[in-house]
Amino acid sequence: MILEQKKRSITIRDVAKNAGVSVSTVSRVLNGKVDVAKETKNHVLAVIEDLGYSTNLAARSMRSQKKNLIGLIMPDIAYPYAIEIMKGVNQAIAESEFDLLVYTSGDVRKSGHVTSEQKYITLLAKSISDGVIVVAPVASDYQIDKPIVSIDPVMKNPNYPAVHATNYQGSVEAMEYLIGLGHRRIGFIGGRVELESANRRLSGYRNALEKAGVPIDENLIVSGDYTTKTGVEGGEKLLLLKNRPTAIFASNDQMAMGVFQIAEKMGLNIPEDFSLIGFDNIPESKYLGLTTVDQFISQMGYSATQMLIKIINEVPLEDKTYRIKTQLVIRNSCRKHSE
Amino acid sequence: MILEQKKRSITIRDVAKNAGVSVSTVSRVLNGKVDVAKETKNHVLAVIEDLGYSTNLAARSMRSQKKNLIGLIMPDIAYPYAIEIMKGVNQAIAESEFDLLVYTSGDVRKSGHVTSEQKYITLLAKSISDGVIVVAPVASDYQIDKPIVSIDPVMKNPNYPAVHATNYQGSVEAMEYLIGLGHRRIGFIGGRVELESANRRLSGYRNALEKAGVPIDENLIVSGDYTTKTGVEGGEKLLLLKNRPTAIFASNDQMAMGVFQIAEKMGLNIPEDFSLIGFDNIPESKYLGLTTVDQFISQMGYSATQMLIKIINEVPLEDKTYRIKTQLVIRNSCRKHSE
DNA sequence: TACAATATCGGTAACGTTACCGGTATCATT
DNA sequence: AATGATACCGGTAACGTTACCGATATTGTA
Repeated sequence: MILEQKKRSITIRDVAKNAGVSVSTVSRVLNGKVDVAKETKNHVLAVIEDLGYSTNLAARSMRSQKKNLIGLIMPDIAYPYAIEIMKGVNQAIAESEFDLLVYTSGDVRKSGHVTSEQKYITLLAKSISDGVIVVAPVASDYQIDKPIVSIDPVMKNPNYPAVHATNYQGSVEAMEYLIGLGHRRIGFIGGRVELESANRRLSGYRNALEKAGVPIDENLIVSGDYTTKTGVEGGEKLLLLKNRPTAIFASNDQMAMGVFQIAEKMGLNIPEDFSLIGFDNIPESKYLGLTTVDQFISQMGYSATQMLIKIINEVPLEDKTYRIKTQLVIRNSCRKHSE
Repeated sequence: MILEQKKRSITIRDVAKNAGVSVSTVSRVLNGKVDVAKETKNHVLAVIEDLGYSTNLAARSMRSQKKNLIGLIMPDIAYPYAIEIMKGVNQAIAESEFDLLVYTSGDVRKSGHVTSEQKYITLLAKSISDGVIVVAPVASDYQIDKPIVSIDPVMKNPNYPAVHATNYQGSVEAMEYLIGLGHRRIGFIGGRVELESANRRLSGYRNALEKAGVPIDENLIVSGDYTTKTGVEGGEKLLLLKNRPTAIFASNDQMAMGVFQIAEKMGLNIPEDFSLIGFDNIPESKYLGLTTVDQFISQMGYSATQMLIKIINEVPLEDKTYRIKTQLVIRNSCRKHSE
């Protein structure tokens, strides 16, 4: 009852016929080519407007090279990190001649493993866009002929241009802050191990302790995967230790939120009972008063997009990886520890 | 330097050649058609895997009808409301056989007016998807042959299936709550006038006052457009009134956030100096302790998607519009007003 | 005036895929 | 053994667009 008007949609041929010119001419008008008389151009434009014609993306993509479209591929779009990335990408897109196509299969189960990711990337890249941005990709090699820029990539991927934060440095800063406050027993909740970011942050944790002459207690290091759920679990594990840590460093804010939750459930107050620090500085952290390391997520999206656009337009890149400097944001989830 | 391998990408023809079958057969395998022998199917599949082939979306879209792709069109993706919608859509997509393509031009200047919106909708719809969801659309008529579902549509659009909240009812509830607390001078900050939601909420405001026997002071009604900025402006205007309102009803949470900002700047406390109520219940509101009307935004996205899928699959709809019941969420931005 | 240069256009061949139709084999049935 | 049904496959024609080349009209130049 909705699909009653099954009529063929208006094509470039209809426009041509109505305007009394050839399809080629209409195509030239559409693509802003120079060799078309001003009058014909205007006339064709008028007919286009009149008929309500709009070009078929698929057909155009198939035939021509430049598509003016950038693809953004994310496993999931419904968590703060992803959203921040999108904001940045969005802004860069707004300033450019490109449009954005965000592609997701909506579920990690559908897209979280290598083959699906591959599928979507090749799909988008081959078909329809000039290049793609991949967020926290799992695979390390894609056999496609379009430019790819990755954000927060896996460890073993030095091939593709990428943007990431100074994860190690940021982690060290966070630790030095906690150590400076007098903490010695500091718990650590790790992130997705296959990602470079997770490893760098862990290294920062270890090295900072070492540098301060604090022996590392492996019981204080628990694993997570950057989700709230594992934050809850990791937090619980740490807080249930007989010799409870006086501070917890959650390697991203999402997991820190999980720690907040479990702390409340256990009747513990932050920062009275223990200090908590995160990583990312997602918007929620502000409201929670979480001290964290800002990695300027949206700027990562912004820079990645700019990088990709440069590659597409074949302007040379100074560097294949773009590093964003992190910054410690002190709120009120940490306090001095004496004794 | 990145694009060195300009080699033509692998097509269905290559697969056919390598597998020693015809293109038709490969196509059938690709589309899971029945009339192909199990052995050939497996063989072709192996070759596909081997060659790293993936189907060209554009070409497929051009030729076939079903694309298993749903388009979501938003003027901007970087504000909480949009994000919530996406979460809901995302979930429905995850449960379906469809994939999601979010389309945005990243900037209201690029896409906020009718013609651009038209352009994108037709582009997406005609080209590549089975149907589209449009959020807070400006136009009221699109001449395309694909199903459209709109969320929070314009007033004068009874043609397309749509989902929206019980805006009027929600607004009345909010007002009755304030009135019940003893407020009589209640300021109102309106939303985008072309949208049905904005008008409904205003009606609720007026009627609730009327019903309570409170004469309406037009000075207490200021306009906005659902953005934080206009929340600040509207809030300032109201708070600067010689006879300041004792409560403000911002017709969405984003504007309420603006009121928070201006209040802080003016040195006024909420709810000590005046009460504030919003509409939407975006995640931020929780952290701000904002009392508001929950319109279950993500569920709107979810329902719209389900509706669209039904239409695509030609299962009949009970109703062309789906209404989501709002619910008052009491936090601590309102307090009793006596005297 | 004659010729070259330029501006403007049209025709045709792709792009990679699927729909459609028809053609073989193979098998069961009588 | 002949016939019909069925399973499987291949060839061809589109889908709507742009790239490419060549054709014509117009203008400029000597």
